[in-house]
Amino acid sequence: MRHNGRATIVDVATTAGVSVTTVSHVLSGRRPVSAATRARVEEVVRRLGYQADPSARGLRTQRTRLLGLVVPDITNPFNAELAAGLQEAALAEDYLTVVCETPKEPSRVRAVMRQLTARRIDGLVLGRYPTDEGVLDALLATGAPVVRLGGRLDAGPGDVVHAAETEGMRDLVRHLVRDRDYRRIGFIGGAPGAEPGGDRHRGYREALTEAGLAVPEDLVVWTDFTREGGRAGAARLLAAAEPPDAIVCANDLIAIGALDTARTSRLPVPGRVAITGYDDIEAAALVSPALTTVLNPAREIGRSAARVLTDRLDGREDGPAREVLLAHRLVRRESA
Amino acid sequence: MRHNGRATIVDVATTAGVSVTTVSHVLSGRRPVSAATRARVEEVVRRLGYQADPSARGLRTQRTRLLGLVVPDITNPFNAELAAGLQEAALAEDYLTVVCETPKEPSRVRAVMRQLTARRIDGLVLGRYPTDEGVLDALLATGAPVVRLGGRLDAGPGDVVHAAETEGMRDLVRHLVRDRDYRRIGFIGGAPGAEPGGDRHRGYREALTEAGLAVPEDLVVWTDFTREGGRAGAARLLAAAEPPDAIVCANDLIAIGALDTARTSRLPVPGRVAITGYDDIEAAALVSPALTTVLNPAREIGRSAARVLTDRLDGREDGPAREVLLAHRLVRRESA
DNA sequence: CTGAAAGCGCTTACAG
DNA sequence: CTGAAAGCGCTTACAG
Repeated sequence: MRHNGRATIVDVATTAGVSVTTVSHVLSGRRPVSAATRARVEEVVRRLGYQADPSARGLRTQRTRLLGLVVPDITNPFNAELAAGLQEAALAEDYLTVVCETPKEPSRVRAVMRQLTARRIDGLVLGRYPTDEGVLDALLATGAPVVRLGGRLDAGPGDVVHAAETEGMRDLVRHLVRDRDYRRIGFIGGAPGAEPGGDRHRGYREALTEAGLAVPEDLVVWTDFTREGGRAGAARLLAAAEPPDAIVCANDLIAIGALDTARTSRLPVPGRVAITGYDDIEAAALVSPALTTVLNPAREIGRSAARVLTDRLDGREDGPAREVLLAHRLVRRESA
Repeated sequence: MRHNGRATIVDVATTAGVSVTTVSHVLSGRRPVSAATRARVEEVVRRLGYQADPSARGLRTQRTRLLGLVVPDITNPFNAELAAGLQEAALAEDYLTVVCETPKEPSRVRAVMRQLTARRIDGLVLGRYPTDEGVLDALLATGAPVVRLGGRLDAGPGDVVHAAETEGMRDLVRHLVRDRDYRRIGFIGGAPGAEPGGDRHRGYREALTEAGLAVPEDLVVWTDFTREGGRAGAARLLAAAEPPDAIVCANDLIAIGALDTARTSRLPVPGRVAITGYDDIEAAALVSPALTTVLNPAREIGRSAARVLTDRLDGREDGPAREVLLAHRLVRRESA
């Protein structure tokens, strides 16, 4: 027994009077061990508080039991919930999750990706990410399974887990057109080259088309998925020659920024202009007027992504790429 | 050169025509290497995209370059900001951060702590944590350095990084008493046995005493650091025989919950009862009326904690425990 | 049902 | 300025 630190598998084997092979098999269950031997080993493990060294195990198995989550902004409550759900479900399968924010500066994005490959993470969950070619290549080249949280199954690598966002946005815009009679409906998107904003944009266009309305291209603007982005985007829309009577925002933060601009401009919401969000983060119900939005089940998406990834990593699933679709729900409040 | 995956240090050594010893020293800089050799090795490293295997390195050095952050609730924007700042500064020193939520059920707290010790994290940042004896023992026994984000330096292990919360709360309560003339000031705390709520509670008491006001013990209640907790706590205070004219909350989420209760009870804020928060999370400015609160620099606290920890881990600091104090600031808005 | 031994990929005393 | 070799703590083919 070493005196300086924690017990090793050799300590356990010596104390229990068996080989390290047997200790290893008791712990992994990968080979039958007699009941008596098993009981003795388990008792020693407990007594010494033995926990296998993850570095030693990792070196041998070439697995780190580390999962990566890449999101642009952990401060966005949607992403925080997502991370919590992922961590929770991953922990249950004995995986640890590392959350990486995509830096604002493109030069640093590559550096963060390098850190993840250097760390040999076993699997990766991509939240909103730059579709920019090349950034992910090194990571994908390692063969680590990937889960994307948006976009079409055939538009990229790996499995996809998400709520039906095209449908969610379609429900929302239908509500604006049918129940509220808005006609000139603008759109503020996040980054145009980023998923999953694309699905939401698609739903917006489809619902308008389906209602026989032309998409007002002069009222479609792109900023980023922040409150600040929403302020700027709304300012541009409201300054249009023929301003919108409703503004559909690609997420709640953008919508909260749009509310700021409406307030500053003294335009009543929804009297003069309706504003809608997406995600239903907690703040959506706190602002005034409370946001009409679509519930996006962040925590459940995180849990589900963890399961998809660990199913592949632990060999419970080896089929072709799958898409997991979670339910959305229109949340009608005061802003539209 | 192996064909199946990434280059190893042997690949680099063979290709460059030197020993692995030399490659290792070029990479670590821990021993002089001739300029010519160094250049050749570096070129090969670049060409093969060599990155040292963290498991192999970890097994040899007995370090994982993994930091842990324990917080009760990553959904609290204060904690999300904190995590982002910690991750950012840790990454710069080549450490990865793992965020663990303390589960609600006490039985699961120990399980999560076990996961962290099993993972051999190098250092630990404790956000709000159960002072409950024993939970941290296994972690501390490993000798990993710890940073606490609250409490007195001598009240626990490790270094402390925080804003001056006692002072922050004192400033806030002084403002209520001197500038606003409130006299009957209640307090809603988070868990009484949890740091850093204790500092805030202390500031509240000190400011009252200093102003010659008795602490109204019937108006001091404890719930937890959530909106739901704030609703319940405020309901109890407002039902008191002699209700408060101002309610000081231990964080913004509690205050937002208290606003809910005031609204439900049709009590104007601050006309009938003033309500204050702490932290200045984004939502504090979004609610109506906007919260008077104290700015707690979450991201900076995270960054600072990372530096304190990595300074110890990488041997740049080996003195006795230190306390790092960051500036707070009173934010006056509408609610008090 | 059990064990001896190889080997994963590094870092670092030891030696020259 | 450089290299040969030990050893960190596991898992798993191989053998009985």
